[in-house]
Amino acid sequence: MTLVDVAAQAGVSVSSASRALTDKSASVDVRERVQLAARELGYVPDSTARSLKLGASRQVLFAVDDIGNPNYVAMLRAIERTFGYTGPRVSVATVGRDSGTPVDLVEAVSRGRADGLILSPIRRSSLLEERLSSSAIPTVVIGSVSESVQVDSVRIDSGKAIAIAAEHLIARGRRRIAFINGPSDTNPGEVRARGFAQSLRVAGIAADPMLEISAADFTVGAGVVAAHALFERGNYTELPFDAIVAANDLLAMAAINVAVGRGFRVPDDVAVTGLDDTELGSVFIPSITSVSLRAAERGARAAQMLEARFQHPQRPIERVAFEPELHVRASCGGAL
Amino acid sequence: MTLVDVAAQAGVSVSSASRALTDKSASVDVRERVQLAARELGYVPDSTARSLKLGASRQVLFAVDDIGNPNYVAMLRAIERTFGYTGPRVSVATVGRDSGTPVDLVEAVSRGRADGLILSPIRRSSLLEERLSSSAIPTVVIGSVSESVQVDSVRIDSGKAIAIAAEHLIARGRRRIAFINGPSDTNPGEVRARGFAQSLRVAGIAADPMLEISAADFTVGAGVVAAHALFERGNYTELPFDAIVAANDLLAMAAINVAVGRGFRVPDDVAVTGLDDTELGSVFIPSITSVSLRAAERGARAAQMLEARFQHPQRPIERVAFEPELHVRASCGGAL
DNA sequence: TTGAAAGCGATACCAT
DNA sequence: ATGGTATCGCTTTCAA
Repeated sequence: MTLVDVAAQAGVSVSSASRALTDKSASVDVRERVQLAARELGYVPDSTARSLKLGASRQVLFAVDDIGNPNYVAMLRAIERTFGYTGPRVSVATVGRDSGTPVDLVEAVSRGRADGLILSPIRRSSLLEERLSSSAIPTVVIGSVSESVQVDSVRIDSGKAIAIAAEHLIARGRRRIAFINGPSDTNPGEVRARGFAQSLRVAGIAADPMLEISAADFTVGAGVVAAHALFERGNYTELPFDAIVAANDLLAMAAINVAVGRGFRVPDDVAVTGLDDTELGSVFIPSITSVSLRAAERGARAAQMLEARFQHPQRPIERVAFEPELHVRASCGGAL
Repeated sequence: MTLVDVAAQAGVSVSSASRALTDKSASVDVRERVQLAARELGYVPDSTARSLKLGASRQVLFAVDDIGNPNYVAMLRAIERTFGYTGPRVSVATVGRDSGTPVDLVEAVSRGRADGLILSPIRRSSLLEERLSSSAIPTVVIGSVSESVQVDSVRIDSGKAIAIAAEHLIARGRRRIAFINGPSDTNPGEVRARGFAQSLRVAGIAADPMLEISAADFTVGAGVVAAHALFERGNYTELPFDAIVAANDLLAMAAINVAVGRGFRVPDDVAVTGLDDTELGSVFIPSITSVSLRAAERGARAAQMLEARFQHPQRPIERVAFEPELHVRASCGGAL
C-alpha cells in the first residue's frame, strides 16, 4: 500500500497525491479524492522513505543505562517537556549490559533513524568516545566525557554530591560512616567513591574498607543484597557504623529497609542519606535526606543544547555544569 | 558522507563497497580497502536508506503512557530480555497526555520506523482502535481493547485484582474501606472502580462516595494530593475508614506516607493495599501488600506474540489473559 | 569477484 | 493546479 496505489485509486499523479496529503497546493477536488482513497485503502505513509528524502526524521533518541532509574525518568520528562508538542518525538533506548552497548547504539541509530541523540552512559569506553568524536548526528552527553572529546555535555560532580552528604552527617556528629556505592566499574561509581574518601579525609576520619561496599547495580534489589552484606561483615556486638551514605536514593531505600528489618532505628541508630532527590525518596518512611543531581534541569538543558545545535551546527562545543544541592529530610535526623 | 564517497575513496564501485561492509562476497583486498576508507572518512551507514531498501528496520517500539511507572519498566525489561541480543532493538515512546496521543504514534511510527509495536495505552479511544484494526505493522496490545478489534492482546483483569485486595482486607475484618483510584477517564481507572464496587457489594458493605477518590495520575505526586483530600473530607473525630485500597503501589506509598504523616499507624489504624507488586513496594516500610498484575510475564508474552506474528503474519489473532496474584505483606497486617 | 543499474517510497523541482 | 521525473542512500539482481 504505497502512495502510487493511492494516486491510482484517486485517478491522479503521485505528485498530486503527495501534495494532497501533505497539504500543499492542491485543488479541493483532488484533495478530497486522494484523502478518500487513502482512507479506503488504509494507506499509511512510510516514514522511512519520507525521512530519506527529507534528510530528517523529527526523532530524538534518549539513550540511558536503565530507564527504571527514577533519575532518568526525571530527565526524560524534562526532555519531552522541553521539546514540546511541536518538537521532535523522543524515544528511549536502554543501553545497559543486557541490551546492547552504547557503541552498538550509536552505530545503529546513527544516521537516519534519529536527528539527534541525548546520551547518558554510566560506563566510559574509549570506543564510545571515539565514535562520539566523529558522531554522525548531533549529540549531547549527560554525564562525563573526556575533555578531549568534542561533544556538548551537561555534567554534575556527583563525587561532590556524595561529599556534601557525608559532610552533613559528620556535621551532625556521626563519625563511623559506611558507604554503599553502585558498581565500581561505572563512572558514577568511581567518582562517588572518590568523593566519599575525600570527605572523610577532610574531616580527619580514617577510611575503613569494612564500611564500604559496592552494589551490583544502582537498583533497590542490588541495594538490599549489598546492605545485608554490609550488616553481616565482621563480628561485633555494637554496630560498627552510625551512618550510611548511599550512592543513590534506591540504594538508600534498600539500606533503610535492611537496617529497620534488622531492628535498628533510622536515623537514631543509623542515619542514611541518598542521592538524586527522587520523589519516591521523599515519600519513603523515613523521608530520605538526599543530594539533588538536578536531573530535570540537566535534561531540559540537554534538550535545549541539542535544539541549539540543530539550529547552528557549527556553534562551539558547550559544556555546562550544575551544582548539587542538599535536601535534608528525616532519614538523617531532619533539619539541624 | 555516503557509501558513494567511501567507494570512490577505495577505488571500487558502490556495489563492492556495500558488499565489503555487509560482509557478502568480496575479495580480501577490496574488503580491506573499503573498510579502511570507511574508517578514514568516518562513514556511518544511513539506517533509513537501509530500512527502505530492506523493508525492515529491526526495531520494535514499546509505547506506554508513562515510563516512570515501575509496572511498565518491568514490562520493558521482560520485552528486552525476550528479544535478546539477536532480536530487534526496542525503543520506548511515551504517549501520555503531554507527549502525543497513541494515535499520533501509530501514525508516525507506523511504517518503516519500526517493524512492530507493543502498545499499552491507558485511555481507550475509538480512533486508536480504528487505526489498530487497519494497522500498518504487527501490533500487540498489553491492556484491553474491544473484542471487535482484530489485534493480538495480553490482558489481565485489574478490576478483579482490586477486588482480591479489597476482599483480603474484608477477610481481615476491615469494614470501612476507602479507595484511592487513578484517573477515572482511563481504562484501568474505570475497571478498578468497578472491581472495587463489586467487592463491596459481594461483602454486603454499602458503598460510600466519601470514601472514594481519584488521583489525577497513577503517580506518587498525584497520590499524595489525593490522599490528603481523602483524609480531610468531612468532619470526624474518628477516622471514617480503617483501610485504603490503592489502585497501584505508587498510590499506596503515597497513602501510607500521608496516613503516617497525620499520625495514624499503618496497618493498625489503617491497612493499605496496592497493585502491581513492585519491588519498591516490597521495600517500603511497611512493606506493601499488593496484587501482582504480572507485568514481566505479560511483557515477555507480548514480545513472544509479536515475534510469532513476524514469523506468521496470517496466524489467527491471539488473546491471552493472565490471573492476578495476591502478595500479602506488612501494610495490611502481614500473613493471616 | 566485480560493476552497472534498477528500485525501495516519498518529495519537490520543473514544465505544462 | 497538475503531472513527469530526478533524487535521497542503500542493497541486490544481473551481466560480464
